[in-house]
Amino acid sequence: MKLPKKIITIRDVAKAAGVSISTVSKAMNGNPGMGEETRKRVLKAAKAVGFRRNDLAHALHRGTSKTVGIVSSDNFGRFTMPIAAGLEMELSPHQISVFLCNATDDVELEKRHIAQLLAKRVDGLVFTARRLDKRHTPSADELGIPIVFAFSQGDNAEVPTLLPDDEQGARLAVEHLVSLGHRRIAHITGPQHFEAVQRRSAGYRTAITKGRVGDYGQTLMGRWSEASGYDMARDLFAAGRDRPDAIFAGSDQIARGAMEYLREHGISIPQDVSIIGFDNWEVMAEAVRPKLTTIDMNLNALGAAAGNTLMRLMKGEIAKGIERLPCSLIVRESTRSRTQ
Amino acid sequence: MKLPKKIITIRDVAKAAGVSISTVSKAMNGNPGMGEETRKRVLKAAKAVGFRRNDLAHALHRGTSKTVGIVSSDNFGRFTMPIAAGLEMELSPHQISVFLCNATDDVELEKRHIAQLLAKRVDGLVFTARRLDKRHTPSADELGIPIVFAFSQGDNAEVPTLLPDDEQGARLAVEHLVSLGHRRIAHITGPQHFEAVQRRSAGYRTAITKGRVGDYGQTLMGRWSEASGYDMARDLFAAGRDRPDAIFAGSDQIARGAMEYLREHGISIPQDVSIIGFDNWEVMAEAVRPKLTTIDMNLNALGAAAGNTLMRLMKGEIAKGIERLPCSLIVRESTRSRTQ
DNA sequence: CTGAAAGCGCTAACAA
DNA sequence: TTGTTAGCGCTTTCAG
Repeated sequence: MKLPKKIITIRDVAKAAGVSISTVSKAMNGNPGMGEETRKRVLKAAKAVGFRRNDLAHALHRGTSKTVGIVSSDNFGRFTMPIAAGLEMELSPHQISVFLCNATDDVELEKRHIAQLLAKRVDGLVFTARRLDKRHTPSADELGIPIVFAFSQGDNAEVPTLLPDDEQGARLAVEHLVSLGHRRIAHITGPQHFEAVQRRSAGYRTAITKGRVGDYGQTLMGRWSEASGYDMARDLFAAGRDRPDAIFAGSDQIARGAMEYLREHGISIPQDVSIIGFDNWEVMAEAVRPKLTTIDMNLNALGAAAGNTLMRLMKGEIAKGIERLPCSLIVRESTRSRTQ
Repeated sequence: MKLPKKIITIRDVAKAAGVSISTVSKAMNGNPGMGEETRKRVLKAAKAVGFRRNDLAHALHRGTSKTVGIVSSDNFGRFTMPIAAGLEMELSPHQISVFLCNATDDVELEKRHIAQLLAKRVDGLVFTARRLDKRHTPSADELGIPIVFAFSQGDNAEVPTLLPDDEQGARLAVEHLVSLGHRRIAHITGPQHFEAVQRRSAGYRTAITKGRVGDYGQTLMGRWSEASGYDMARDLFAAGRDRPDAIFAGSDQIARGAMEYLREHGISIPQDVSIIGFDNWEVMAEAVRPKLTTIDMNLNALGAAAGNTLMRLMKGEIAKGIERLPCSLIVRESTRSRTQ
């Protein structure tokens, strides 16, 4: 049973259709300048014998393999997934496939992986979800193929980079809160050294100002964890005065931690205080009660955009620099119009 | 700046080393029967001119592309990623790369994707995380290349299939509880029609029996959600009598829901009741307080095993049927020896 | 409009 | 031990 299935070549089609090899090739590629009838016949013959072009041979000749690689360094975690899926979704209609490539923070390993992809003649590379430690990333020139960054940055400002618009997302969150009538909006978030933290914080401040919500404003920075969210909520409320009437959390996890604190202390959501998260990590946001209103970074779209940019690059168009993609607001149950 | 980087062929190396093309080829492939000195020279020349073999040409000739595809239908969700990562980790040392391929439950799309992979001449395919609706999956014979299932099953019992050993995992959980001195262990889990639910439930019963823990035993089936876990915990405890002293939950989410109920009702974990989950979804298990003891399905290892099986298949060895890989116990803080 | 022939970059007999 | 040659399956001038 292990007989290697006979592989059908263009030659077989030619024989079946009674034409030459080159004619078949033309027919397959929709090449103009040939009898409509012949083409039909060839196509039918091809179908009949079950021909499927060998992309390897095709690529060898054309010099383009219709494949790209996505290299991540976080073991394909929560953020990489939707990006990879979006990338694949964008590219696959164009017959281009994506190679998975994970280099767990090991620079040497990453180099080897990239070499492997290069040997496979990928037409492009997207780097994603890498630590922000600015490790050196080979440039498109060194590599000889276009590259793009998605959801992470390299040390080279020239390379096209797709990032979520954290600031806009934060504004969205706060504007939502403001529109609901909240006036004392606090912000609890992750560690300061994250660029996302800074941008979201900036967006928060902008929206507070623009909303003419007075001068109340507090940004607490902690860690990206529920425990930290809990602690920050304590800091916010334990004082007893100057309490917020709404919280904008820098992540859904932080929001969840805060919600826990509030519940433990008899502060009800959204009656007493509204809370909004960031990430729209569905399994988290849908699981809490009340369900969490939050900001979605549209990572799927970001992956797709990366694919799109890569394709443009591959066509020879130029693109460079950072592009920020809008976040969206997902309203659930944890925010409500301020009563009274 | 967009000049297509000159591509270095074996020819260039030959010229540089002053030997023939075939000699270079031999040298590169570690082919025996050639002067050690010549080989050195060739290798050095290759490095010098920056040669990297074109795997496409190589594959075209050899008939094997050193690539495999992984096709999932769940948009690369939480379970797929560790599997994909494990697969890649296992394969990449052998120079084989993995194509990502997502077919969101659309059968036609899936067909097209597979055709695309076939055209790229992948050497094998792994199917993962597909709905259990037994949709037809093409056989290895139809495809002409080996396939394996990982974390999901096809409609063909012959194809090699890697699954976590749910039953053993459940036993592990219950044995842990028993060894801690618990005697009234309840099981709350997902919908009955999941095979995993049935197997875990069976493992639960076996362990209860083996543990000589008396005839206490309750299995409640609900949904895979926190809300459902909460409800089932209520059903368990609201009765007022016949309460369990430990809970084995079918998923970490369910466990978390149950913990919520217990906490709300002043039942403390692990002092009053121990609770153990299933999945070791770290971000979930580590986030709750107390941190959740749980069962890990070792999905990474499962992905690696799938890669291994595939490689054996590709070598012509035969393998078939279901193989179940052991789960492991991750002890955290939600289980404790029964005091008294 | 169709076919013959020359490769894409590499490997594997076969000669030398 | 090394070089020559004939392809892998496909595309693309260039003649016919």
